Amino acid sequence: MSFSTTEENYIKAIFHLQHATGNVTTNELAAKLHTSAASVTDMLKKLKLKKLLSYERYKGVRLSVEGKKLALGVVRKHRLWEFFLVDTLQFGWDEVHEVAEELEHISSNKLIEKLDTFLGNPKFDPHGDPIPDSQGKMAIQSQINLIDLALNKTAEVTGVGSQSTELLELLKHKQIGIGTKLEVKRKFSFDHSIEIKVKNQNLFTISQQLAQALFVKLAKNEN
Amino acid sequence: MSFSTTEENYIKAIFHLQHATGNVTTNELAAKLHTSAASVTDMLKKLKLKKLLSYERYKGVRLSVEGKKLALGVVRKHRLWEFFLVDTLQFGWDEVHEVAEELEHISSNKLIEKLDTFLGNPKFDPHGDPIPDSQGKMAIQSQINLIDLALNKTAEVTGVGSQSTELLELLKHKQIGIGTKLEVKRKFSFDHSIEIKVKNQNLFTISQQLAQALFVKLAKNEN
DNA sequence: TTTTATTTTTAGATTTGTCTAAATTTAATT
DNA sequence: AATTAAATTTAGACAAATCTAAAAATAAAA
Repeated sequence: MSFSTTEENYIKAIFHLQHATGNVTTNELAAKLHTSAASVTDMLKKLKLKKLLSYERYKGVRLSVEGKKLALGVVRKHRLWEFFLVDTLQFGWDEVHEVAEELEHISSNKLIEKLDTFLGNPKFDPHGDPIPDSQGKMAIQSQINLIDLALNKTAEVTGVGSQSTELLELLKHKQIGIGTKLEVKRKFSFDHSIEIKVKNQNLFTISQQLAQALFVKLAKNEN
Repeated sequence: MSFSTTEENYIKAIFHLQHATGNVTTNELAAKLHTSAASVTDMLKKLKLKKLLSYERYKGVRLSVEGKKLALGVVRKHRLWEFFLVDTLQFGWDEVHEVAEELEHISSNKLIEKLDTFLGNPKFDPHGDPIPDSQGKMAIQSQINLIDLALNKTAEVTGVGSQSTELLELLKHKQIGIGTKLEVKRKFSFDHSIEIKVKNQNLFTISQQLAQALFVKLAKNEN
């Protein structure tokens, strides 16, 4: 079964609003989608018929298993395309969202699997959000993006944004790998580069792109 | 001004049907777009209002300067995406058309310019069709694709399908460049590889992919 | 627990792109 | 030139997604 761009956007919006408990309300959805409550009601009736969600009038809405699967598929596409735009095409990470909103509705599954492979099966997008795999599973985010690490807190590298050979080459050269302990000493707002201290190495700066490709967790005594 | 996917598809279809002289007829368009003649008439009236074409009832249709510009933009996107799918994501060149039909309607201009740069400003798509540049200009195709060169005709390499480092690396290794004279000695239908003879080299075979990335013109006495 | 306010749904219209069937125009034949 | 055939356009309707305004249900306040 296939779905329209509009239907996919509704399902995605519900997914993002559906925090743990409670149903998503009509008004919340209308606000998120910049449309009227009446339009939302109409669409919810339609999506209920397609078994993507459970909905009773005046009671709000909740995704079904099917609906969640569809939502994760769209989120996967969105985040993979964002990664592609930043990593491969050199977009700034702050200018990719709009474009990814369009690209996420391209239907070919083969395309998205080949893109995933080409990118090196990245686990996190350029904003640090986890990318669902083809089964809809996402890495858990106890880790934070190095770019968000506070100054002078010792942290340990726990993951990299992708498996691309280019990234691995650079990490090897900088002598950074999983388990490396480091601290951020300065942040430069001009280009968002950061100065870090790695044990047994002198202070050095790394680019925004590299920092965003690194995920860390705080050392135990730093929390 | 921006246009719907449907509008872009009509303009593109007219562009492809509009061979030199004569106007494109309603029925031709209906056949090409797998729709009814009545629907075509409706849409032509709308596109005329948007000044994308000149149209008089019963007289057929012809793109305006504006319309041609739009068509070339869509064709550019289509062929760049095809190139990307084959060259970067390793799709077979026979399975990319459908996907490119969707991708060509992604609106971001910045995306397409960055994609063009990333791909090395290719001049021809994987089928050998010329890719319009950002001004709408296309390389002239006095050249033909090596894969279409007849047996035992001497020809000279005039262009390559892209500027990608991978292709250039391979060409260097095979000692093939612009100006190289060669003849095709055999064609193998199993994998569409071809056996060629280059001056001062032994016979050797090259893959379909490589042959498709090479454009040649016949030597003067061979025409 | 009534009354009031808020949220949500229904009713009826609108736009885009499509359709079928009937009417009209152009082209082809006798 | 008159008639038949083919191509094209009009008329009227439909599905998807949206809207505004009015009605109904729920939640909050007096």
